[in-house]
Amino acid sequence: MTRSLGRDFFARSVHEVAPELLGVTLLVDGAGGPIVEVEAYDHEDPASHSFGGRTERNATMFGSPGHAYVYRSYGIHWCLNFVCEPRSAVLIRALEPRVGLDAMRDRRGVDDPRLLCSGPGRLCQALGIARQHDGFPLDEAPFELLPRETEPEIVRGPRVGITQATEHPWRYAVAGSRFLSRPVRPARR
DNA sequence: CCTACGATCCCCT
DNA sequence: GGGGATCGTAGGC
Repeated sequence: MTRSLGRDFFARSVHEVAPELLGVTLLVDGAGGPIVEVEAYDHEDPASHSFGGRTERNATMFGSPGHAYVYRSYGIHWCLNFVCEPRSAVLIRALEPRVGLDAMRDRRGVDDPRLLCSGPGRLCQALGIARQHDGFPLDEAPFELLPRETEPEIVRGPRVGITQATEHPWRYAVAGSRFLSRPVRPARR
């Protein structure tokens, strides 16, 4: 049997964990695929939900590493994070749909595989993630996190949709993936 | 290709 | 009472 990534993997700096999550296969009730896009939100980050201190909504970010932090976005969507060191988390923005395509298509109401999990809200809808998963341990059902077999080529750039701390290149993606929420702007040099 | 905007909930000040 | 770590659609170029 394959073992899911556990607490030890996540009990580190979010800046180490985030790029290492690319290529890791995320399954929820057997549906999902390899993660292709994430963003890091650290413990002193004005863009992080934990920045203003502990509240009802963000309580999971102040708890143990290796748990899911799920929150409501714009009143409509859900977004999934993996908690790392306390007050930090990785936002899961996109994965490549490989397993359970029919279930994902049913929940999303679209057929195009490129529109199933390409964005944090779409990904949660496709995998059936909502409020009840907040605080759940990532190494227990319905979650499975399967270690990657090879290290993908990684690109990085500014995070999406934030207004604070926009200067940090803390968005990570698999180079050349067709399943990103949007292209990563090529880095300046 | 791009930009603009409405939907709709709930947390937080 | 304000404002999102978004998405889908509409319309312009």
